[in-house]
Amino acid sequence: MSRTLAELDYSLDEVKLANYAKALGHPVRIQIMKILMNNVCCYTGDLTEIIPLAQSTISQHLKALKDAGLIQGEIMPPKVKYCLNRETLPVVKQLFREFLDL
Amino acid sequence: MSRTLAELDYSLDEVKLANYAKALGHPVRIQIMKILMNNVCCYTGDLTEIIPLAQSTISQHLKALKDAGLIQGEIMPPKVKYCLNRETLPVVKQLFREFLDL
DNA sequence: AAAACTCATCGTATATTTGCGATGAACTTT
DNA sequence: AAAGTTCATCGCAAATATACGATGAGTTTT
Repeated sequence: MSRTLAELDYSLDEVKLANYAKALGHPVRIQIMKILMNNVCCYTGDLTEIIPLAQSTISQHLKALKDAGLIQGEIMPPKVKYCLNRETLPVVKQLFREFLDL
Repeated sequence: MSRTLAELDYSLDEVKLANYAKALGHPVRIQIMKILMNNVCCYTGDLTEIIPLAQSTISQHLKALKDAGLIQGEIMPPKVKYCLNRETLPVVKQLFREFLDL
């Protein structure tokens, strides 16, 4: 049952970590994450006032972060409230901590 | 001299962090980094034996990591020895540590 | 000098990312 | 019911990323 590295290709954790890193691989998404880390939550409209990009573009970045599992959105009519994903965040932290030996 | 967030766009650190994250945003590059973190250094040829991709593709990923400042290559004829970039690594760690509050 | 070895780079094809404006869905207010 | 608000999604264009084989540069070995 032993497996060589060559057969492993990449482990699940490597794929997970790469996906999180990829989602963080854009300055706007880093900025959004920072805002959410400070303010706990915010609305899409708050971000469109802060970030000088089209609303549709910001929405796309939010979707990227959400698809990656980093944030979550909650509909609060007429707005949408975004928060950090409290379930996955510990996993994200742990993966980076392990990887970077922090 | 006060600046609003809107004028700031993104800070230098945000761009830096995003660039590092982007470079880590592929499973193969995570794998390469892990290998270098364990073995200290390795040759391109070692990687082509482990990773089931064309040599040119691996060379491209190495270039991406090098351009991002994560690794460095040293010519050791007839091979090229790659190591982690010991100068930037502490910066990388610090940026992630701060960002993720680790 | 020739052959062999290691690796980067080029050219190419395909896929993904990034940005925008326009539109539409869902809800609230008038 | 009509108008307004907030936001996601669509369609598009341009840029970037990913993978490959082929080629070439630089060394070493024969």
